Amino acid sequence: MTTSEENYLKVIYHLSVVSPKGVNTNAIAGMLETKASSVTDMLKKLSEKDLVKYRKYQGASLTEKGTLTAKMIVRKHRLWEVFLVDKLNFSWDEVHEIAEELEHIQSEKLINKLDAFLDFPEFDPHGDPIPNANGEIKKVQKQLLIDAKENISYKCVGVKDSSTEFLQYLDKQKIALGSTFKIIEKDTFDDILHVEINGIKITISNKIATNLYVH
Amino acid sequence: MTTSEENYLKVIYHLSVVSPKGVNTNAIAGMLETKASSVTDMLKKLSEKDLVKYRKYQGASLTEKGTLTAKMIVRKHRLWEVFLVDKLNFSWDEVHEIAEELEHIQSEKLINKLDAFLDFPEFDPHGDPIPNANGEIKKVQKQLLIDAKENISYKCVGVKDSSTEFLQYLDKQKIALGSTFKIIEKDTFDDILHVEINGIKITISNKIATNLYVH
DNA sequence: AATAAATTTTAGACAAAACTAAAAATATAA
DNA sequence: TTATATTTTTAGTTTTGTCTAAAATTTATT
Repeated sequence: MTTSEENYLKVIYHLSVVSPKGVNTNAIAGMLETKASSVTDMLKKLSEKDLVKYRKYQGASLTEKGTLTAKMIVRKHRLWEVFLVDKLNFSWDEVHEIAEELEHIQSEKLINKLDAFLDFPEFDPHGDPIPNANGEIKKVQKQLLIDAKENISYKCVGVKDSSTEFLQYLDKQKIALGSTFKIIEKDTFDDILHVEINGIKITISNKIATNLYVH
Repeated sequence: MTTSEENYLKVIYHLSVVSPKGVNTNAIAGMLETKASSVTDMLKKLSEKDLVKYRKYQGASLTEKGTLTAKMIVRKHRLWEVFLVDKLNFSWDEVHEIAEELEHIQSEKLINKLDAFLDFPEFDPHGDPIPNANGEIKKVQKQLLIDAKENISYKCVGVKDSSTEFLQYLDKQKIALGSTFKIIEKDTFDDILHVEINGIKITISNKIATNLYVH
């Protein structure tokens, strides 16, 4: 399995959440910053290997084998992110790129030993669930802050956008996983929310509230 | 810098210890399990990049830039080996292959944080020195057990051969870095040594003794 | 020193993964 | 329901790193 093939599987896996019927060639190309023609070539190849179900012009979806392979890549990515943050003291906005490389290291024994060393974490530093060695993923109830009710206490359990810029903004606002949220008032005209974060009242934009998961 | 380029630099670096005047094309090909013609191609490429000094038919040597690059790859390889053994409880015969992959992860920050996490180790699990962030290598006095004197106490400080088979043999004989050695008698006719390891008398072959460093 | 043997380089080809441009199929709109 | 726009595929090319086979160079031998 090449790094390129793995990257395609991972992207199809992530896009399948919103397009379970079949992921568009262009969507894959966009995520991988490549051209549609390159994607078509690779889909044929992955289809040959029984990792992807592909019918011309109809988009792609993962086979069972492809799904498990993709989950193992996601597992590796997220475990390495935990390692980088918990053990090497990286901040949560720095780890994605490095984990993009580490996720392609090929040793099942390594990843299972890493898992044990990290004490079998269930979530990565951005709140995303880590598949276990069998590919099982712990489902957790969560909703976007924007959809939360007023005057009820929530806890921040994840981010939807995990770009460097967004994560650094959250750091600046002292918002982290585990922070307590309470919506004081939603200003529907202004597209602004008045919230209490860890007991401190601040104002945040709708944009922020649509990218924070709470529970 | 591609993985392939890095592997060539690393091999030239290691071979330069015995052939400082210039490493043979065939020697490089042998180490990388490739063909001489492929090596020639790559030497031209690395020469273009000012990493290798290359004159047709005259072999290759590293430039200053190439040497530093190679040392950083060796640094990464050996630090990851320490991580695998000390933190993930791999045995010393399992780590080389995995480190061959990990050494190509491209982040200086990562490797320096890993170095700190491991408490700035000076030697890898096979007793080989780890270049520091500036490429400086701690020189340590050592000699092969075969060249050691009789009735003097030595400590095992490294292995010359670090193949799985040899390392597993050492495990079976309860020989590890730090073990105490004393040669009782060299049987020159028999090519056998009578030694005391950690206080226990055993007999070992010359082959073993030419692959163990002591001090 | 001439010849044989070994090593190294060149020339040309191939596979993987990307690209461009054109053709084909599908989706959208008048 | 045509016509138009968009998406996807095909065909052919490029780049990287490899290969084989042949030519060139160096080393070894008589």
